[in-house]
Amino acid sequence: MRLSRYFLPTLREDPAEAEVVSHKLMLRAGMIRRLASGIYSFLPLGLRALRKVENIVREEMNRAGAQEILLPLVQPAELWKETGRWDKFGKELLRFKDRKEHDFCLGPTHEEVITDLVRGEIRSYRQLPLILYQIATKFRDEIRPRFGLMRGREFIMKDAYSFDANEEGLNKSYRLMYETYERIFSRCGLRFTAVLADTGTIGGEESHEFMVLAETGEDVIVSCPSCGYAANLEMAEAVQNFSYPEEEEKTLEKVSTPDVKRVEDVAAFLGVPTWKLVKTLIYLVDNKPYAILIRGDHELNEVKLRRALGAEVVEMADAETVERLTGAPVGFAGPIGLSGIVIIADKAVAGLKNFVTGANEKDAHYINVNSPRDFEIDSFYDLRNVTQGDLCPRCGKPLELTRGIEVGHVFKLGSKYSEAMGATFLDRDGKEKPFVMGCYGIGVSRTLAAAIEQNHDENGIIWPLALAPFHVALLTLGPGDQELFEASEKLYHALWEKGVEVLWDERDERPGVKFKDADLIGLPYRIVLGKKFKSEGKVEIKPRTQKEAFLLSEEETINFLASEIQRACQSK
RNA sequence: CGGGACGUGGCUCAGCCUGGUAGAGCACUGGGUUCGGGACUCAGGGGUCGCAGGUUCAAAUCCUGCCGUCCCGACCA
Repeated sequence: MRLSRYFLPTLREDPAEAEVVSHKLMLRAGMIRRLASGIYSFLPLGLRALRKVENIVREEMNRAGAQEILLPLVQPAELWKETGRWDKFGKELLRFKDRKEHDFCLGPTHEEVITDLVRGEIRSYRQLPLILYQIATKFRDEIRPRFGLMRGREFIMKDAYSFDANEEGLNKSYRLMYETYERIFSRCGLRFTAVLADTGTIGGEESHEFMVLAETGEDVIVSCPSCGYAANLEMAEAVQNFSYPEEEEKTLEKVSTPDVKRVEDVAAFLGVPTWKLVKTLIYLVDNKPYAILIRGDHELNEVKLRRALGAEVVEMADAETVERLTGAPVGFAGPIGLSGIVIIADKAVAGLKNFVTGANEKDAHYINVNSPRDFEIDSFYDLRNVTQGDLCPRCGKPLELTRGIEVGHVFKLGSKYSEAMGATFLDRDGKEKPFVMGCYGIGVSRTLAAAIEQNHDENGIIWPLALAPFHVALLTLGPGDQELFEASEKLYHALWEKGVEVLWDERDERPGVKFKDADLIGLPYRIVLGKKFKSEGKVEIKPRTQKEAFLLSEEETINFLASEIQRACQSK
């Protein structure tokens, strides 16, 4: 492609609308433009990069024996009512009516549609296993879209669904997809890790998330360098047993704490460490009130809470509810004297002596609180977030916390959807059974953003070869120089013939402009025809990852680039 | 949905507090010089200041409402 004819509007300055680096760079490099919040157009360069990801995904899915299909974005409400998700999914599901006043939605995911398709066509265990996938647009009316393609409302996703006759088959399909995902993200040139994950609203039994490691990631990954254990924050078990020093139980005492509410403030005011405070959080768990006790220096994880209680919905009680249940404004809740409310606690609270709690009274706390002497705890669960210094649940060595971007997610669904929708097949024993399903997603557009989050410097993007929209930027300096232009044109065609994708900057621009744009766009190799070519007949080559350039003849340049690209991009 | 910020040529922003002729840089068009890290110069084109009300002799500026965008929290590929 000739840059002078290419629709590539690069920006000198950071656009005001972008905050994170991938978003800024994609806008500046002319890859995307915003149409509405969380909704983006892809420009030629952005689309080329997107297609690179898609093609790797497609090749590896096909290799695994999955078959590509394309399902509708617009879906009738009836299907969603069959599984009960029409009511459960909430506002993320964008709903509307057609001209006949029938309810429809834009597909945020496709379990219903795929299950409907398969139940009509697959009748026998002999047709299993079956894995189908698509690469298509999804729409989720996110509460807060942000960070450009990282959390858009409309986005490109690869979603796959496996159908098996039994658990054993599902385990095999799951394993196959897991391994396929490892191949996909490796081929993309990304540093990633797979972690144990919660199954969330899609539901199911087992689940892993694939996380691209990046400082700017929204998710926290807990991993053990010693044994390889890795989980996200919702799943990582906080197993540490705290052995608190033996202490006499002192006399319970109410103290005045005027206007002191926050944990740090209370601790400072009373002169005790934050871990000797116990927070009392009032939650509505499936609309039943719970008081949850957690150490002052720990954080409650709502997903853990939901899982521990086997609940559907957990939400923090609002200020009025807290006041009604505890008789005190927010900030002074405590377990002593509460009635009509279940009291549970995080495991780390067990064995804690002479701690501090709210007194259910404005401007007052209790000190020297002890359980069960002063109140009873119904039960203990793992409810807190793992923190730096916690120990691995498998091997007991210290855990590490890092950040990541979730780019893929694999689930074992079991028969949740097939049962709800009556999707059955006839098994070998002559009995009707529901399909045992798995579902496997990759955020394709998000993967692109994650790749940039992980690979950039202060000058712009640094594309991994496999994802680069073009492999090479060819800069011709010296405008109007016929010799340089003709040599460039020859080289340009020769490279394309060898399968090297070249973006040729033959614009009538000064060298500085070309260098800046080349760095910004971040193609893996930059080759320059300028002074050195005029004097020595050599082409200057600089990998985007390196500071220094080197010189090669035209022929060497072609061979070098062709072999580099073949090495990095061919499906292994 | 709660909390915060913002909306002025294509882009980044100033002007608003203290009402009175709409500005700068970049980008764009034409001319000249320049050409290995975002050149210089001359001449130009382009904005009903997000929208709608209100206050005022007069509103980008003050007030009210709405819309849009971004950031922080609960959701997720």
